[in-house]
Amino acid sequence: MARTVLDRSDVVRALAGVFRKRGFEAGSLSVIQQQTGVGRGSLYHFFPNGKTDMAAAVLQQVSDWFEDRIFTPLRLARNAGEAIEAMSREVAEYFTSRERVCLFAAMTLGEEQDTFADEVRSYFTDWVDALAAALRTGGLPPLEAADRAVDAVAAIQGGLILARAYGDDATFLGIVARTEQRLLAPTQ
Amino acid sequence: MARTVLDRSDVVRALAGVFRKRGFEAGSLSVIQQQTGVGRGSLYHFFPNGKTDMAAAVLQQVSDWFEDRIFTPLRLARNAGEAIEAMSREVAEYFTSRERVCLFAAMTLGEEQDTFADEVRSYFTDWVDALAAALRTGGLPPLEAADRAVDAVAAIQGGLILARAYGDDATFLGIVARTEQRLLAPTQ
DNA sequence: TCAAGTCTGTACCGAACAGTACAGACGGTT
DNA sequence: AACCGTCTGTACTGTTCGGTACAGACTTGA
Repeated sequence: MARTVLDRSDVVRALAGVFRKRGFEAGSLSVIQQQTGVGRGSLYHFFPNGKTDMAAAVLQQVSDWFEDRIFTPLRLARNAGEAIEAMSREVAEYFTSRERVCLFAAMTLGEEQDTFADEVRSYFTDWVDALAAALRTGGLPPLEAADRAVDAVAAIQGGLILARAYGDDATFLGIVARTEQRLLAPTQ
Repeated sequence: MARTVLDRSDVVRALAGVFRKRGFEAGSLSVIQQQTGVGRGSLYHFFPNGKTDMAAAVLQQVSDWFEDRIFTPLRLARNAGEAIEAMSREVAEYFTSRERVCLFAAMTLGEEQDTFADEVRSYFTDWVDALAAALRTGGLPPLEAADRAVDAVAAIQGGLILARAYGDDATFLGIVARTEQRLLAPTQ
């Protein structure tokens, strides 16, 4: 019977796609099965605890990506300006190529809220803290850096909502660009 | 059998609460029934087309509230500064007393995305346009006004995400306050 | 060649789902 | 007091859900 053999990370990637399009609740096993070609058997082989495991794996993968491509570079930045420009570039490309959906933001709604509350909080605090660190490296006083970092992450997340509402990337890209400008602006 | 008699707007209010807490998909009829005390019979009496009607009614009520309390005042403002301060105040109070959830933003996720795409787009464009109008009244050039309006709405919506992620209102209130400052700042 | 372990398709389970049918209860009108 | 339209509780439908069981197919190593 067994035909196509996949490894776990392929399945996680496919799951992420389904969850972005349909949401965690509505991403039913039948939909996953027909959308990804991965059967029930394989799914429960890779994720013995079912949908909770699947959600956890997807979030972990997203978290790893951001840690690697966004947070760590920001923390280790020697040139704050370049690091922030890089963040804008990476974030814009990441979300425009992924249905304009941040799965961690989606996790702040509905019932699943409680299940992954810690992971969600960590994702956002890590982002804000890493960005604030880069801003301090760039010479901003700590409180100003913290405020700007929070505002920037909020602007990006809100930009994703507007992008989905408008069905267009331009608004989101404009928001990201202006957010970058505000981050790089000198203290007044 | 009939015991408690409710009118439609009571039911809509109760529905909004359930949808904010659980989401549209997960807000099942059984949950609605036991959470609101409204039985299946009444529900399908008020909303013959089931959950779609319920969602539409809830969104309409939210839309009416914003039109009345936020959009119209912004459009008719003679003193832009006061209108924007009023918006901040109203928005902060509205969302902090409603689970920090914007139902229109929630509608940009999952399957329901398509069903109410027009209503969602209108909500956000109305908000952005009304705010931009107030900013023009305050003396900002049209393009600058438009950019600031988009950025402000995005910041507020992103602020709600952070508020839910952190489980605290302070971050959201800080974002709203700084957003107001940026809206009121003179052109540079 | 063959045994062990890994992976996959399918049939199945009870539970929960949205929606329907309908009888009975209530409030207003006459 | 009788009536009618509005409202409500309950029993029921077919469907879909997440999850389980398990046999068969494939890979691997000896």
